[in-house]
Amino acid sequence: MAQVTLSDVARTAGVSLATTSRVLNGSSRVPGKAISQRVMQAAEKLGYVPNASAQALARSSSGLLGVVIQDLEDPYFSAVAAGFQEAAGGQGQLVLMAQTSRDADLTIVALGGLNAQRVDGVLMVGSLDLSAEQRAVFSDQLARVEARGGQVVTVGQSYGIGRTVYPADRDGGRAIGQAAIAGGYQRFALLDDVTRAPSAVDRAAGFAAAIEESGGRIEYHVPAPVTAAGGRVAGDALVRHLEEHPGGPMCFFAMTDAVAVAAMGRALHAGIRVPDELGVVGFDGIAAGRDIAPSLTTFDLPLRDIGRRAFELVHHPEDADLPETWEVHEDTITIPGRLWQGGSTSPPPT
Amino acid sequence: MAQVTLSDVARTAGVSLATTSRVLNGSSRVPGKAISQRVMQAAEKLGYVPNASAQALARSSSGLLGVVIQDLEDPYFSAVAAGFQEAAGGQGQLVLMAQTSRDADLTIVALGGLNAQRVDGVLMVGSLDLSAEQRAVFSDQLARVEARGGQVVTVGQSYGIGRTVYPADRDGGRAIGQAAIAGGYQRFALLDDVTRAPSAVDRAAGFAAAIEESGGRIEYHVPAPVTAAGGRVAGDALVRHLEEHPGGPMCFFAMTDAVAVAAMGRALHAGIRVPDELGVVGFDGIAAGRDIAPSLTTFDLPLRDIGRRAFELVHHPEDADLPETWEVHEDTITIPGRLWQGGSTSPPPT
DNA sequence: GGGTACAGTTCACCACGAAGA
DNA sequence: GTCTTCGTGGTGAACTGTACC
Repeated sequence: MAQVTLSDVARTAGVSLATTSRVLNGSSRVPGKAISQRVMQAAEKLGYVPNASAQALARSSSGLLGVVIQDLEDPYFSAVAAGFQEAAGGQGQLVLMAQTSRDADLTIVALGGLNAQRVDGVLMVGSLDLSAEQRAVFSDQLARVEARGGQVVTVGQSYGIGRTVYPADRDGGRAIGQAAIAGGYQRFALLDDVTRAPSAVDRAAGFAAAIEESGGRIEYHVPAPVTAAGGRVAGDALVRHLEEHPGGPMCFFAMTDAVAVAAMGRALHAGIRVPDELGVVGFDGIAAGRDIAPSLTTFDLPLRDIGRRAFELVHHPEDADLPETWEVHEDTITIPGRLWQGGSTSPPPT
Repeated sequence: MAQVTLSDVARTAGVSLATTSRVLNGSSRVPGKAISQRVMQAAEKLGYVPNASAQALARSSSGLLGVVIQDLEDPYFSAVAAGFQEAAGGQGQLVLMAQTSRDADLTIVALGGLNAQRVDGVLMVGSLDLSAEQRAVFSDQLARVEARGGQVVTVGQSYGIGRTVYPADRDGGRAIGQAAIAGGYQRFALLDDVTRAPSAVDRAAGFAAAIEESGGRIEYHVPAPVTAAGGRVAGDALVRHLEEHPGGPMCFFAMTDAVAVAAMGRALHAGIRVPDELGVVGFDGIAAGRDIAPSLTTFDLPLRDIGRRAFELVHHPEDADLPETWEVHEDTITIPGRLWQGGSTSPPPT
């Protein structure tokens, strides 16, 4: 059974193509009531569904939005993606989503695909350590979107194109560090992100600054990737480290909640007491961090809301309304977070 | 700057449109070496990117795959989606993803959108309690995909179209129930899914059967939706119930891990000892269930792998290779899981 | 309300010269 | 040497809608 086309409907309704198009696909000109009726009935009867590709070609606009994230299974990305999808679904907007597995080449392929689809806008989430050439290719691909009149929004890293949403990585890292110190910890460990993702680098810098300001020292850099799997590796490494270097409670900054949850789990399973022997702090504020026991001390970001607002920014930037607390400065939007004191670190003295 | 079209490339290279098309978009006929060179150089120089909409129109195939899930933030869906995306990305396939928030009307809109895009296949994940009309509309939308020659795969619920992948819901529920009994529990609670999602109903039925066979009785049906938020509600309700009805350890089957993690968290935070006072069992085998402490007893499903295989099933069903343990019976594929004994329930006596 | 020129590709078909019979 | 076959590249008609006149 061949697809039903607009001309089929036109023929059945006994009117012209033009009129049929006007009736069925919201034109400014709406034909007479009687004719509209007839057309709609014919469409209904035949089961007409407009061909989005043909519409895209004729309108030279695809009506599609693109989202590029690194890993859907990571709660950080899935929360942002869920917010975006939620907002998009409310507007009947379809989303082309690409997962890159933190691989620059896959990202480039994905962006190329989105450009081939002539998406009307792109949201790109996550940061990546890139060579100069890779950065240039990213920028070039994003520039194409913009050249076409599409909106570009990136979260966590800027490519010089469109607007960039920055979680307060550095400040958050600092807040986390101060909380750790307030909790009485004097020994510190930090995830050493082997992939050198820029936002992780910033978080680490903020944390390290806070520690150093207070005269403390990062005793152990735990080499592991910023993923849940990396968190397990880090957790095991921490357990060994604590065994080999006894001497009071240590606080570990895991860089992200996903890492923190996994690392803390390994430590707990190894019999280490949290927060007494090991304090654990994360970053992001994923839902699971609140649900587990002890709950995770973290720097809480409105992840799902970031996704929702990002949709507005991509879809109709002119009347996107952002919370007042989001600092807009030219093409940069800084998102505040707030420290969330959980049970995974000793509380500050009251 | 207008988009570069194939004719621009053709003109620059001094050859015809057809030849250009043959060179740039993998046709069976490959032109001579010299000409190919020239065309590719021209395309490169002009920065040509094929217009996917035009290609879709001409080929009458969009090259797009659709995925419909309920909630990206739920680890069950995000794991399956991640697997699908992972496989798709490896083939350079772009995925249209729609999130329905467990709403039948949104689902219908999403399926309509995917049909308008003329997707080459659809994966639909999750089950929903539907009225007869809604079911009919779902089936109709999926039938259109199939009529077009596209593949339809549904996970967790069948609409009579395409192939359906069933996690072993009933058997899993039974296994979970038996594990609870083996752990020595004699009081049982069960999430009472207010949304009546079919797969939750099956899980509950399996669990209840196991309990009844052993002469036990479900003492408390905790009314809450099958979401993390529902898990928190359920956790609080359980805490109250245990306070009001003391009398030995109780085991709670949460229907999904997402619910279990949240419910267990509330109980632990309320000071209830797990597994001594309250045992908690989930279903699905999400990664977080292993990371938390105590780890979650659950019925482990290969979620990410389900997503990966689903991609094959949707993309090239003829040579999709499925694990031998997956039982294929006509259009139904049953996926075995296995009990994973965690610390959230008392272990069976050795 | 109706004709019709696009939008950017693909594809079936055609013409042409070279090679083999 | 004429006739068929083959490998090439080109022509024009789809494909399905939109929007201008």
